[in-house]
Amino acid sequence: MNRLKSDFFEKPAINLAEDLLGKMLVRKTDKGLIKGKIVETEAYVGEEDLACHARFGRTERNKAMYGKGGLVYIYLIYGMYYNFNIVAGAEHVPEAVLIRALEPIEGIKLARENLKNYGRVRADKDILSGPGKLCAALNLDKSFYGEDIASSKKIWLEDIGGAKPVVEKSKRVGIDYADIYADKLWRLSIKGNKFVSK
DNA sequence: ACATGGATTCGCT
DNA sequence: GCGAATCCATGTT
Repeated sequence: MNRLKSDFFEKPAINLAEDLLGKMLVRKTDKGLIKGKIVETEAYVGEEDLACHARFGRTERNKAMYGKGGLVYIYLIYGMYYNFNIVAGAEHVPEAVLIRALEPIEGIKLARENLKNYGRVRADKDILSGPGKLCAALNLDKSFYGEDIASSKKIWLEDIGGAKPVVEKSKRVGIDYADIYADKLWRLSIKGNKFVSK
């Protein structure tokens, strides 16, 4: 396997968000492996980005974002969903990439089990599409906060090669309050991929 | 301590 | 396309 190491994450969030498209996210649970290809991401770009959780500076909640590239920044939203982010850039630079959707590759049955008490899921394409669902399906929670994805035994990324995907850019979701930053095209997806959310 | 509101999702129209 | 569900962590909204 060709695992991504720390240096891969030491770049601005916008570049990382693009480079992560087409990479394989691997989650090792005690019941087996779940693999999915990243097809949709969003970049959150530091304290001046009014949609970024770092917009009020460093707090207890967002401190992982100030860590080195490759750390996991996970948080609870709407009191019921987790959102999974990978920290980008150098230490002290609060940038991160939200993983919004995966194309299921392996461990689909296991992912469905994890979603059992979640809501109704119909097709395979609905299992990992959407940041909240994706976390539930991969069994990701607060215990992954600050985990280093470059060295963790429970979650990591692999470069599976292949052609560089065609990237589609659009506005980020659910951040209308972010003024001019609400219009930035910092949501990236693989053009035409069925597994992109929404 | 406590009010506030959110990087969502599903189901109904 | 819209509204409700739902509840924890945050704290210049």
